[in-house]
Formats: sequence, C-alpha cells, structure tokens
Amino acid sequence: MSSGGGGGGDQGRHGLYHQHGHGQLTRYDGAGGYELSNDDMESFFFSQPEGVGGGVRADEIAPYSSITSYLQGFLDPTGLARHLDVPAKHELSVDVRSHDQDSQGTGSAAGESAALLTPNSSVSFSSGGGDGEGKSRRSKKGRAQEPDDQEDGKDHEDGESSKTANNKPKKKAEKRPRLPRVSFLTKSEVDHLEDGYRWRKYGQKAVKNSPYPRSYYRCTTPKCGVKKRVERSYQDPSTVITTYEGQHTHHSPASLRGSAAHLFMPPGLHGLPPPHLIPPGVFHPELMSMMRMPYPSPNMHLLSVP
DNA sequence: CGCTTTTGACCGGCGC
DNA sequence: GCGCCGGTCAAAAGCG
Repeated sequence: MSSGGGGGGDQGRHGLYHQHGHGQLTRYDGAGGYELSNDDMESFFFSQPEGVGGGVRADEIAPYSSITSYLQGFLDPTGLARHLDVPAKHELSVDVRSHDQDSQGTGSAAGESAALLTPNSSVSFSSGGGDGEGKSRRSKKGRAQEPDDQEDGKDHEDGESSKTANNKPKKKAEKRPRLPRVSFLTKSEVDHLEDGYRWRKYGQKAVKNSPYPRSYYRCTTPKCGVKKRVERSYQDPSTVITTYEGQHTHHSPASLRGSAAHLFMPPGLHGLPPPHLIPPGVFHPELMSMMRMPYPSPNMHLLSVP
C-alpha cells in the first residue's frame, strides 16, 4: 500500500475541493432497510456522464460532486432549482439498526452492504450507543500521556468516559457502546467526499476482503468526536462507503454562512415537504438532526418527494 | 509555520 | 490459549 490509499492519490488536501463521482443512491436490501424508489438521483447528485472508468478527476467535477455540495445546493436557489428540476426518483434505503453486538461485524456491515448494493448509493443508519474505540485504547506502549485528546476520552456520551482514559485497568465488560453510525454508499472516483466538515485522517488500514484500503478520519474540531471511515467497495470499485460515527457538537463550517438548520429544514424548499410529512419509514430526519449530520437528510427528503 | 497526510506498530476484542 | 482483524496512535514528511 505504499501508494495505496494514502498514496496521496486522492487530493490529499482537505478543504472544499470538489469531488466527482456518480452520486447514486442504491437500495440496500439489508435487514430493516427502508426503501424508497427513486430513479434519477445520480442525475442531480452528480451529473457526471460516466467517466468512471475513464479517468475523471476531482478537478472536473459536476455541480454536485458530493453530498455536501449537493446540500449546499439547497442554499443556493440555482442548485435547488437544479434538483427540483430533476425527477427525484431513485432507490434509496435507510437502515436503522444497532451495532451494539458486533465489533468487526460493524465494519463488515458496511462492506457487506456495499456488496449487496446495487450500483447506486445507499444510506444506512445505525443507532448504536456511545463511543467505543476512541477511548478504550488510550493506553498504548509509551503513550502515557494524551496531549490534547481531542475528543476520545473526553466526554461525548458521558458515563463511561473514565474507564481507560489513563488507567491500565481497561475493563472489557463494556460492550463499548457505539455512537450512531450512518453509512453512505456513493458512486465516486474520490474516496473522501466533502461533506462540509473538516476532517483529519488519522489512519488507514487494508480491508480484509477488499483490495482497497479503509481510511479513518476524525473531525478536526476540538470538542467534536465524530469519526468517519471511508472505504471503497471491493465489488464496485466505483462505490465509496462512507461511515460516519458520532454526532458533531458544532455546526458545519461550510454551513456557517447558511446555518445548518437550513440544511435540515429549508424554509421554503419548493416542493419539499417538512420532515414530519415524509412517509414514515423512509427516513429519519430527526436522527440526522440529532447527529448533526446534514449530508443525507436533504437528499432523502428530496428523494421522498414524489 | 501550521496543519494534514502517511505509515508502521500496537492494542483490544473476538473467534476458533 | 492463540491468532486474526479492526481500529488508533504517534513520529515524520509534505504542502500551502
């Protein structure tokens, strides 16, 4: 993997670089997965012809190269019009489940989902619990001290935050409750999709059944402990699986200019019904709001619009 | 100069 | 009890 994932291949720079890709939502047949039929999601998500195999780079991106871009489009009349201009039809699924029982399965969960998914993109919500990995690892070899500890053993969920923060007595009794997780499957050439938040990559690992590595990112905001994993589906190399974990304790930097709230409930979303009017089982805007994750919400809403 | 990425090593949990 | 795997840390390097 010398040049593997991190190989700087993907525009190593963060910031608001564009991402390209075929944004497509797929339906996830996973258990308890909600489905919603849509059809041209990709059209307005990533109006990229299809240079997937070609060599489309993040530079030559479409209007909405990422979930965030798309979201931001909401704030932009033009963008919105774009969306509404397209028949919101596509297949999307929301999977709400708890991962409190799996440890590795979790990771695979996303992978499996990807495998089962159709060449579009899907979103799966996973209601877990508290955090788990971040704090339960504190004591390393010589990592006696934790410099800033951005968020790991900080607070978050409260409760078992003082378990292994510093002490060796790392009790394993904890089933290490996980934070809510949300997985997105997106057709994209780039793995790190811009979502409005600033992330810092802190690790990368090779995925067992996939030739593609999995990258680990953490929100750079000091008190925010949100993490996200990005990996590519081994079955659909063009599909990127992004799993968010935790909830932001702040607003999206990108939304500062437009208030994140708008992302969730655009005042006059021409044609978009209020969250509570969305067909039950289709999406959980509240959950997203809770997690402060604007990314999927709008999309889903749009999708749910006839 | 500061921030982010890269990369190898290590930890902890789980399965066999 | 051992091995495997996922996940995280930390030092170093690169870039704007």
